[in-house]
Amino acid sequence: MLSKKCKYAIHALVYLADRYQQGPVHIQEIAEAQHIPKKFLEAILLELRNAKILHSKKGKGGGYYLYRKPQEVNLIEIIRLMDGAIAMLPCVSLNYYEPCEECLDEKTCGIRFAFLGVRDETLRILSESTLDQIAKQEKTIGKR
Amino acid sequence: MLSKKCKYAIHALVYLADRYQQGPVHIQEIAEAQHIPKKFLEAILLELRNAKILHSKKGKGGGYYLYRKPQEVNLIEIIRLMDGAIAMLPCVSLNYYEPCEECLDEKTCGIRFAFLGVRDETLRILSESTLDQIAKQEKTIGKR
DNA sequence: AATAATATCTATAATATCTATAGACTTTAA
DNA sequence: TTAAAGTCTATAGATATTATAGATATTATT
Repeated sequence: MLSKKCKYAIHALVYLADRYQQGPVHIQEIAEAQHIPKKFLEAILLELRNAKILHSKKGKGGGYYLYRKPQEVNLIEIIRLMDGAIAMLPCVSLNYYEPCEECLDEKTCGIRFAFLGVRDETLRILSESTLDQIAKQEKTIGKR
Repeated sequence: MLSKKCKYAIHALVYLADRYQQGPVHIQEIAEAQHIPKKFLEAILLELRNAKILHSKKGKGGGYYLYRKPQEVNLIEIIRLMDGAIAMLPCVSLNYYEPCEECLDEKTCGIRFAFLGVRDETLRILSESTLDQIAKQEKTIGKR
């Protein structure tokens, strides 16, 4: 399961994708609109800023805004940043690989294969899911 | 990521699948062979027994053994039992559904779709992965 | 009947992680 | 100069995970 932190991040980013190129949005507004504890959101946005997904402007009239185009930020990147590995086993993770402590021998471990498949499919699906695509989807559904 | 508990469960079950219909295997042996803390393993096996995946025989000469055929126990069932939901979001889970607290309105939430896809693919792949299949795979690899 | 080997049950300790909050500080526009 | 923002450091509280201890019940064997 995704952590709350990660879900908050996704919601905040989709919110900012909706306001792309409309100037900085301040934390308070995002927090209220998305029902996210403000102080928690602060830490999250800061992390997204350090990862060059967001930019910020300090001082009066300041706030956060997307650094990249909404179609260039996908769920994979957000999840990795907030929660770490996508894979269900460390020995099968691309970005957070670690040998499985529980595995006696990775080479002959029959468990990994299924999880390799899951990882690949997950990457495929979530990397196609961008902020742009999510935001558009919400608008389409809203109209039905 | 799967919990250690879940990984221990999978390893123990694959071990028992290898010994299918060869009489009870005692906890101590599984713990040593798979490097699992014995007391922790006790709790895990008990849970698997309550879920009718394992059976046990008490007293001298007792131990644990598979209750069902190795081809009738898949990874989905084990993961659900040990770690809960397969899905990455509660609002997209079949067995552990809960409305997303973070979602303002599930009907118009554009985030769910991608995770629905991930859930379906994960279920598909992991339900095809049975103890029998894993054990066979290990033997095949071992021979190479 | 006694003994030893085993699973079962209850409790709890030790860690780790997640979620949330407080408060002082810095920057900027007006 | 002031008010409105983000930034930084610290920490509290809650929850979940991992591991262990010890007493009890059951069974095969002698």
